Amino acid sequence: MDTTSEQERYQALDLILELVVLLNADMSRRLAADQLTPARTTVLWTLRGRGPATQRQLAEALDVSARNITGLVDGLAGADLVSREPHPTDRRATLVTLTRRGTQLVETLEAEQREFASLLFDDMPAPRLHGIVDGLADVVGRLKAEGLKAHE
Amino acid sequence: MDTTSEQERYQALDLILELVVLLNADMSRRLAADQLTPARTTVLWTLRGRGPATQRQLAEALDVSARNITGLVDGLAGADLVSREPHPTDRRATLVTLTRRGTQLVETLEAEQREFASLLFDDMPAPRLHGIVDGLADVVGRLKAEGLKAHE
DNA sequence: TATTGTTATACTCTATAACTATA
DNA sequence: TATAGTTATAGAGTATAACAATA
Repeated sequence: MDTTSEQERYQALDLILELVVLLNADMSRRLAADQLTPARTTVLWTLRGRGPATQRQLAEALDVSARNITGLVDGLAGADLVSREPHPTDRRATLVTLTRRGTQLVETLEAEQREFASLLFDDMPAPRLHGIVDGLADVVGRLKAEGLKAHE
Repeated sequence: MDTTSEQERYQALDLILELVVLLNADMSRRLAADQLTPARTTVLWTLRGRGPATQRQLAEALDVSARNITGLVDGLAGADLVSREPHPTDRRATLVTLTRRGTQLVETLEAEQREFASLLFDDMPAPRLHGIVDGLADVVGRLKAEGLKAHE
């Protein structure tokens, strides 16, 4: 049998949407324990990936307004997770930088994410894991192609 | 080769998280075109699934405060998508009910979701789709088991 | 007394527009 | 003149606490 049924396709999307809901709930719960929100965590994650950034660069990276970044950085700075450093050549700009506490927290989050991956997949048979990785990579590719079309 | 590597497990989780981001963006964009938000849409979806409900029941279904439901129903009623009907036996309660417009909108959304499933999966080889469905069902099961543990 | 929903209050995330300081 | 970030303002989603009407 090499054809997919409408029902099967709908079931696949349903599973994905259910997964979205469950993961959002799970992540929000974990983050709240560290007094973090998803939006602020995204800022920390971005800084970890690319190093210090101007607020303008963060706004573009998160696809969010400059005003919004001001608020997110205010919150993170208030928790001593990032600091606003002067930009070396442009006195209008600030370089948002992870503090030591921020760096430590991000490293903890990353470790927890690896633990979480272990929890979900550790005793999963290899063929099944391969099925997920191959299939989802395909779906993500299709979604991105769609997204590009939608932006035209 | 029948063992999974740490790297492969981390990659699987990464793909899932990327999917979450992409789907959230995609859905929000589609809903915004109909002047809808994710939270309000969840109310509509719940009413479609189980028929008229009291606000208290909606609060439990969405796992959200009663106050929050008041606001969501206010917004939906303002758009003529739901109405507050008197409860037949309890004069304290209201029965939130889909209007004709609300019913039509939910049906449209469901049709669009089916189209979306086609778009993602139509020309995907059957084994790959099976891999996704089996793998994700497994992951969802593990997540739910975790969630239950976390609530203890 | 307990429950349903609302008002009061507050915080986060989000947006646009006007403004300041610099380029 | 254009750009970086802030202040002003507004709306959605979320919460807790106090309150009114009803059970």
